[in-house]
Amino acid sequence: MKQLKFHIDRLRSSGLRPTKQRLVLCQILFDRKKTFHFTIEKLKKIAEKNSKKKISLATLYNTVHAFKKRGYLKEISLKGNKTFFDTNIKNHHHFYDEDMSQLIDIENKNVSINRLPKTPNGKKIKSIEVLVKIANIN
Amino acid sequence: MKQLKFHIDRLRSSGLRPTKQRLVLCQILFDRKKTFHFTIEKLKKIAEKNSKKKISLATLYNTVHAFKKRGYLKEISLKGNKTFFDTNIKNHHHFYDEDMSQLIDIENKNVSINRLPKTPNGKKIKSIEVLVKIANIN
DNA sequence: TTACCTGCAAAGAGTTTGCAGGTAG
DNA sequence: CTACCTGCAAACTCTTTGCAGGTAA
Repeated sequence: MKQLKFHIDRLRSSGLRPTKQRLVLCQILFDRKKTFHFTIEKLKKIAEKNSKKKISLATLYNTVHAFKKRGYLKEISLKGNKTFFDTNIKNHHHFYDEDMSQLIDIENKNVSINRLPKTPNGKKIKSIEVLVKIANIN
Repeated sequence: MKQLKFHIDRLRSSGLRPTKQRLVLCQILFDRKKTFHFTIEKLKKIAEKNSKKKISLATLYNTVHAFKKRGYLKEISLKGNKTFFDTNIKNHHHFYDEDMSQLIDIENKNVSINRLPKTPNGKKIKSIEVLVKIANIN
């Protein structure tokens, strides 16, 4: 469990104390090789299954929001009422599979945008996000 | 008011009867040259101001959803709790001004994407949406 | 007349917040 | 000990739905 130190650092640098509940969340979010796309509801289910204990919404929301603010998580622009988060904080894009309601990462280097209109006066570009919606061939 | 016929056609082809309330909404949505980006709340305020009468949420939601289903409106993929709609139903993209919380259309022809990864097996592309987030230069 | 529509209000779904007991430092 | 955290539940926001009286065809 050599990742523990990193989890504690992430929590502290986000202004949070390391607690049992938050370390469970850190394991789910950051002890993985591949990107993880989730909603609060999904994260709650996984955390409760892994730890066999209840975890409160207050803890989930305060932890996830602090990580987002600190830059350890990204919020994804998707229509719908639920908020989606992404553990991949690099600039990147997504396929959204409408049949599976599932996101798939696209690396930044695999998309090239050659032309964009002039940015409005006095404004600068903060990010460019491409969402490619896909569905089953019928 | 030669647009009236078109409004009635739009309503009928969406499976809706033309009523006073819905014609007020049609005027707001379709009697305009430029794209209109809105939330239900914003549309409600404009409709009540224009007609000087209350309009119920039931009417707003059933009308907007029928138009969306029929293809007269598009829903926009944006993070956040409110649902945004767009009267521009052509394929196109957006600037999102983070300081103004405002969307600006980008015509499809003004964006060129030269490379995309292979679409996953058995899937086809339904749409490609580019969201360019902008903010004030400080 | 019949089927649909409207306004109202209640119910749902997701998120946020206040509080009292508990824990990290 | 103090400040912060947790779980619970209440409150909030946005959206959806049920209902009774009203309207289009």
